[in-house]
This record gives sequence, structure tokens and C-alpha cells, in this order.
Amino acid sequence: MFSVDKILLSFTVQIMGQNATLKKISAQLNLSISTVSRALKNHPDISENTKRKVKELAALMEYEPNSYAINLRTNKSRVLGLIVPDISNMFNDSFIAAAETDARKSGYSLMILQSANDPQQEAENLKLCKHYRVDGILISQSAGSFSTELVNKYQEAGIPILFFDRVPESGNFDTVCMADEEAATIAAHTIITYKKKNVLALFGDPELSITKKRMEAFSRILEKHKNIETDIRYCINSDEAKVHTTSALKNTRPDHIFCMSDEILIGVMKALHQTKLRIPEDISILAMSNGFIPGLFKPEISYIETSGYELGKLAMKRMLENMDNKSAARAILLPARLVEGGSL
Amino acid sequence: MFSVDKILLSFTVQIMGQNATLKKISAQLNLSISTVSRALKNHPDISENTKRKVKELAALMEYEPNSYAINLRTNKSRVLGLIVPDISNMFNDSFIAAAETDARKSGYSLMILQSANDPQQEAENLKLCKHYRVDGILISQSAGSFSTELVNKYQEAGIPILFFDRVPESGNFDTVCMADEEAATIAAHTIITYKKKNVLALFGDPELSITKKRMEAFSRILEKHKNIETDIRYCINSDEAKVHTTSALKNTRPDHIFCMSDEILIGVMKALHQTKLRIPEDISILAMSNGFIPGLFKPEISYIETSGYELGKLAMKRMLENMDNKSAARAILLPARLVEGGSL
DNA sequence: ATTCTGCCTGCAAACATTTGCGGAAATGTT
DNA sequence: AACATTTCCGCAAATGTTTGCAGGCAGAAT
Repeated sequence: MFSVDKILLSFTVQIMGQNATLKKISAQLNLSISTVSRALKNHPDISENTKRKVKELAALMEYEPNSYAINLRTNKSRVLGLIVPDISNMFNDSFIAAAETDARKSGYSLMILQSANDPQQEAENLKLCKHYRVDGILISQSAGSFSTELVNKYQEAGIPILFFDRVPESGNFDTVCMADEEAATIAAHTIITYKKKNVLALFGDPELSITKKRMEAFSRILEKHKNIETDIRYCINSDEAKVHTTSALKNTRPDHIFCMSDEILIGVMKALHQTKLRIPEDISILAMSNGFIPGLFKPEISYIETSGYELGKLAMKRMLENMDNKSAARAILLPARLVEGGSL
Repeated sequence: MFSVDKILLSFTVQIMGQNATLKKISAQLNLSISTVSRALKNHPDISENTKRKVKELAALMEYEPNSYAINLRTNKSRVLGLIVPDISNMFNDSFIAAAETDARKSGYSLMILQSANDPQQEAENLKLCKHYRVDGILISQSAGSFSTELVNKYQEAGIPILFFDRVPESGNFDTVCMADEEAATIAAHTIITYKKKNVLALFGDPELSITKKRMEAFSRILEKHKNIETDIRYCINSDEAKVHTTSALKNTRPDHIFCMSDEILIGVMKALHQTKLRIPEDISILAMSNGFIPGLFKPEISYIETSGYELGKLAMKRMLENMDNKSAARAILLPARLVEGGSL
């Protein structure tokens, strides 16, 4: 009789195709939906015998709970939204990689949205997150972002939101980012230590708080040293950095170039490649980076480490904590350190 | 009376907090849920007057349809799963960036999962996609993947699945990848054209079909030229490429190095940086790449273009087509071309 | 024989939405 | 005035799951 059962079952299973539900299982076994549900959840009310039968059939039918239904009931999705200006960026991609790895360990998945450095699209992305009803949002702002009001509203609505890397300048938000002041301070002191006299300092988009923080800390130190000439310029991309470098090399003839980011470093190196200048004999370089790009050059470029990977881990840890019990907003900093290549 | 209404409304809205539903709207207006639903959808059965009232209140309450409920009803989520061995990879991140951009244009979002080059985790990721009930899956296989059976099952269950870049060697699947044979053939012919005599050719993980395809086409051409010495080696990462290069430079003294990927190119360049060899005078280089890494060196490295960005666009286009009306499995190739830097 | 346990199971509501069907009221037609 | 038509709206079922409550039934205790 048992074998007949099995044959019948497998037959019916084939008929039913791929989408097992509690209802279908219950129909097969002449049980109610609730009993099947409880059986699968090892509820003490259900006899061992029933549990066994239910579980067997469920396995046979490859039953999988319908997440849509569960989401609807629980009002949760176990999905986190991740908003970045751009995915294909040395920093962001390692951040995402780390975040995804740690999210999955806690049973969360990542929904990724790019803002293309467009404030409009950033706002749309936030709305998309709301629409998908994600359980939390990690966001790195675009330059010119105006979405802090939206963020405020969503936070009040109970969606945990965490800013990383590119964080708002003001407001009571949870943030995780590099210790920008510290990093810039280290950079400035390094330049002083190496007795540089004529520094070209290239920073990123001046609208970003990350740029402001780094620039202010950097120049605060160097201003005190009157014997050091400092030329600060802003470049919103690699090409601008290259142009600025080329023009500076013609005019002020710096003996050192500081690059706030990988992107800028790349532009600088492309400009230097068009000259005969030797590093570090004729000109020295210091960057802020996760270390990947600096390692490609000869000599390897010295850099202040800003690890997207580490930041990703830190941010996800904080986010997951916040999901459980929401604590007060906090600004977390990832300490910086100097990694010496051969460019100083 | 109207203003009183409004005041009452705004008061109640505040009470109700952030989660407007059809039911709550209908309660406010003494209408049925169905009427409200239809009003918001401009159903002709509903009077203009009612529609106006409903829409006003919905806007006021910031009503947003509950996607969980809609997913449950429609059995769709407008989310696509994207499985890659690793996100932080020059190729994959530009692929993802392009795919995300084009997906959003069609109203889809991307759920990203990393397999960490672990077949086990790749299988888990597929199951996760099933669990989340994504509308489609884009996947780049890990080395040693065993999940084609799973893919088969899911496809039969009606989930469109598309392989990209790292595709299975056999089976009736939808694939989008580089024209690997063509690219490798171009590489081989280029080497012949430049009259190289002693070639070190470095390939990636020999378990991957992408490696096999490239290697076979490459050596098929070069085998015909008896006067060209070809040393083929496999390296699963940058460091191995560096080691192989260093050892080859000591022994066989190649006059050319071919690199199957960016990762390998990086290892090669690190090895070369430790020598006095000049490019291209002492040794020439040819790589396969999207062009970003080759552009960082001096001279810029010549490469056969493999654009993650283009591939992402192509793959998403194919996937979206497939969502509408499933056509027969097809293998799509992205044509290759040589981009000359100064390393030949 | 009756009541009391404890064990097992099912009913029904809830989550939010969509939609076929039917019904009431208002308007138009003869 | 009787009937047909149009306009507007609500009921209820369906999607799949979870869970408080209640009920049936067995055996045990009185």
C-alpha cells in the first residue's frame, strides 16, 4: 500500500507541475492547510506521523514557501536596498562585494540601484526602495543630492537608512565613512615630513562633503607651513585631473602631487606618462585609495588606505544591528593608515 | 465645508502614520475598497467626481500600492537575479552597471548575488533566486560549476535564465558572451603579423569554458606556424601570472606575452616592473580587456576589446526580450576588435 | 456514566490587492 | 407609467501563508 501511495503521489506531482503550495499538499493528504503549515514548522500540536507524511510529500513536490505571501503577511522582505552613484568604481564595487557577503550571512539579499551621479535619479531610487518595501537602505550620495528630506521621511516611517562613504554634511543620520579628516591630516603630515615645497593637491567634486572634509583638514595643516606652496584644484573626473596636472607641470612645476582618489590618481599618472619626469626623483605622489590602482604603477604609489571592503563590512554590521533594535544615529569612522609604496 | 474636510483629513492622516492602504482610504471616504482601487486605476465605471476625491486623498496620504500584495496576485516581482563569481572585478562591475541601467529602463531591478567562485554557493544562489521568485536570472558561472541541472529545472519551471561571459560548455541554454574564438584568433594573427617568435601565452582557470575556447582558437592558429615558439600556461589569479612571467623571463626569454584577461595582465606587468625590460622594444604585450587597465600603463597596452559594458547591454536586451515571449535558446556573441596601444 | 485531561486537527481571519458579477439608482424612451 | 439603458458602486473570491481559537476524540479519573 505504501508503494502504491508513492506511485500515485509521483504521478500527481508530475501533473501538478512546479508550483507546490500548502493547499496542494493538503489536498493530496486530505489535511487542512493549517495542519500542513504547522507540520512543516514542527509545531508541537502535530503528531510525528503526520509531520513525517507532510514533510515527505513536501520534499517530493519540492515545496517552497511563497515569499510573496510571507512578505505580505510579515511586511518584511529580507532585502536591503543599496544605492550608489555608480557600481563600476573601484571603491564601490569592493564595498558592494563585502556588503553582499555579510548580508547573505544574515539571510539578507541586496537590491542594487545606481544613481548615475544624478540627484533626480537618486531620489527615484529611494522611492524604488520604498516601493519594493526593502527592510533597510544603504546609500552613498550623489553630488548635489537633495534627498535628505526623503530620507528623513522614510526613517520616520521606520525604514533604517545608513549613509556610507558619501554622507550628508548635516542632519541626524547614521553614517559610516572613512576618517576623512584623519586621512587628510596624515597626508598633509606625510608631505611635510618628506619636506616637499611645492604641492599640487587635487580634490574631487567640491559639492561632496567627502571632498570638503578632506580638503579642509588637508589645508588646515599645510596653511601653518608658510614655506610650502600649495595649489589646490578640484576635478570631477579623471580627465580633468589629467588636464590640471599637465597645466600645473608647465607652470608651477610642483615637486609633489596629492590625489584625493583613485580616479584622480589615474588622471595624474596619465599626464605624467606623457612627460619624462621620474617618480619619486623628480616628483613624488601620494594618493588616497584602496590600494589596487596604486599597486599597478612602477614604482607603486604610496597611499592612505581607504578600503571599500572594510567599509562595506562595517556598514553592513551597523545596518544589521540597526535592524534588530534601532539605536540612536551614530557617525562611525573607519581609521586611516599610510601604506608606503615607492612614490615618496 | 471643503476646508473642514481637508483639516479633518490631514488630522486623520497624521494619526494613521505612514502606511496608507486601499482599505484605509476607503474607510475615510465611505467607499468600498474596490471602488478606491478602480478609481486610482481610472476605471470607466467610476465617476470623475469620485476619482478626484480618491486621488486627492491618496496623494495626501501618500498611498503607494503594496508590492508584496501585487507580487502575490500577479506572481511577478519585476526583479531579476544576477549571479556572478565576484562583484569586485573590472569586467563584472561594468557588466552589472550596464545591466542595471538597462533593466531599470524597463522597470526591473537587480538582485545581486556573489558565488565567490564556489560551485556550492552558486547553487545556493540559484535557490535563493527561486526563493525570491525573481522574474529571470542572469548568471556567470563559477569554475567547477555543477548547477546546469538546477538551471534546467528552473527553466522548465518557466524562469528565463541567461548565461553570460562564463557560460556552460554544453546544453541548450541562452548565452551571451564574447566572440572568444574570434578574439583569440585576432590575437594570434596579430602576434604573427608582428613577427613574434617566442610567445608566452597566459590563460585563466583551465576549468572554465571561456579559457578553453580562447586557448584552443589561439593555439590552433599558432600551431600552424612552426617558426613561432609558444609557451602556454594557466594561472588562476594575478599572483600566479606574476610567478609564471618571472620564471619564463629567466628561462625562455619570450619576446611577447599574451594575457587572456586583465587579471593576468596585472600580474604580468608587476613582474615586468621588476625588470629593466622595455615595452615594446624588448618585449611586447597583448591582452584581452575592456581597456581600462591597459590604459593605465606606459605605454598603453594593446588589447582585444572585451567590453563588460557592451556585454551587459546585450545580455539585458536579450533577457528582456525573453521575458515577453520566450524564444528558442540562442548563443549570442559580442564581436571582438583590436585596440592598439603602444605595446606591440 | 460522567467529567477531565491531553492530543491532534480544522475554521476563519488577517495581510493588500484585483476583478467578474450583480445590483441600485438615475436617466432616457416609448 | 412602464420599461430599457446607463452610471456608479459593492460583494466576494482569489493569490499563499500564519495563527488564535475551538472542537473532536481518545483514554483516564471520579
